[in-house]
Amino acid sequence: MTTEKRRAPAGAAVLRGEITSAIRAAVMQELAEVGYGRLSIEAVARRAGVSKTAVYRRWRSKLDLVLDMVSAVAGRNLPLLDTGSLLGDLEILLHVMARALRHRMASQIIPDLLAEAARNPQIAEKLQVALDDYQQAVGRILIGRAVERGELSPDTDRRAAVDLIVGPVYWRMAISRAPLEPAEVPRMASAIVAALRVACLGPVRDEVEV
Amino acid sequence: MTTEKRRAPAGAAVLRGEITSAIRAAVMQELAEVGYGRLSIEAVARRAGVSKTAVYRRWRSKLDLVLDMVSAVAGRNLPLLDTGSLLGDLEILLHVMARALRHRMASQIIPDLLAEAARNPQIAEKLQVALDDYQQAVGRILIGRAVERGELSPDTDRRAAVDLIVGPVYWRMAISRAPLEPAEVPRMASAIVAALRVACLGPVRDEVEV
DNA sequence: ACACGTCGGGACGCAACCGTACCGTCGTTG
DNA sequence: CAACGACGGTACGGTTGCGTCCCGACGTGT
Repeated sequence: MTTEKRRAPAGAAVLRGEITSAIRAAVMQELAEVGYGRLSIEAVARRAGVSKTAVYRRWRSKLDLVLDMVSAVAGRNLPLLDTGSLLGDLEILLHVMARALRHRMASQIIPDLLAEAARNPQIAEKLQVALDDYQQAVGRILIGRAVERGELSPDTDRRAAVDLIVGPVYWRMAISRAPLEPAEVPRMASAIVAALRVACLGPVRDEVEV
Repeated sequence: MTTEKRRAPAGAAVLRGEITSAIRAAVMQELAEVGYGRLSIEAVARRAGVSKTAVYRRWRSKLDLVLDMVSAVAGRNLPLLDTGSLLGDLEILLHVMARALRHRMASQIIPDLLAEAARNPQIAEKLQVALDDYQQAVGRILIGRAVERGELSPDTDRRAAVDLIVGPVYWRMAISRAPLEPAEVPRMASAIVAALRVACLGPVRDEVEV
């Protein structure tokens, strides 16, 4: 048996990181320009100035490639400082979201992948996880703190609260595609605070009459 | 010159409406399943049980086809009865939106086309018009009535108000893809009313200091 | 009853992309 | 210093869709 032990890959026989990142960048750009549906490996390789084989060596398929990108980007958790009040925290979050969605990259790729997720189970799962993480983070941090401070009732429905917080900004920037001036943020934040106070009435209890 | 006068098309020489609507239906289904990016005329014709030529005779290209569909669907204006209060009107609107977005057709096609609009000027324009109509209708009807009733300040920023109203439902159903129970609507509605009252403080006046 | 003219359907050439197989290159390891 | 082994690039067959052309079918108006 010559199955002794295979020497570890070395020399030129190792993936070149520069090429990998060139491909990653190309994918993002291509994703923004044509979307997942029309994304082609050929175009990615062309744009990255790299051979198709280089791509296939790293990812088995288009799906693999995109799933990997999603994990990478979605991994980062948002750092939200504690300003001492729900209103302040909210303003920060809105600014962060608005800032992110102002970039063409985000405002094009995110809606596209979300739409694709509606019909691709693999992407849906990956994205759902990332989205849930995000929402839970917002819920835990913003709402959690507010509850601790006594600004909101402990009964506050996290999911409904997150909808009220995130929905308006996303709609404005990603759907309506109208700019959200930084000057508008405080007003929107205070409006949301008012909404959350009312939503504090707790979860709906229609079928909990036992 | 034999350019006397051309007889109007007659007999079998006229578009058959049944086929036209079969194509329309096929486009909607195809759009829901694979999205605009991967929509192919061939698949549409196949699904409609019709020849490709039948499609090309009616629409010059894939873009034409979809633009036409958008106009047709977006044309209908939403009938919102006047319940006598902002809260009541809001509940109706939320129910209507939730009902619409519960259908797979809407919840898949709308986000897909919106994403596509981000990179296709033609679709963007058509969709923007439809969206603006929708938002203005919501603004005019809901907010307008509330202002007349004295429930909201006349200074209320329509755009911001619409964001607060429509954002949460859309986020919940089209992005987060979690069901919105009818029982939750009243609570969400009252939360939004609270938000609108605060937003009533009027448009941001930072640069209007003349 | 006839002729008109457009209809639907199938076939064609063209272009893009997929995924794979092969080939010469190159740097590390023994 | 020599050989190993995975690298990047080119070339290939197969598939799919686009847009067009030609054909026989068909129903109305003269």
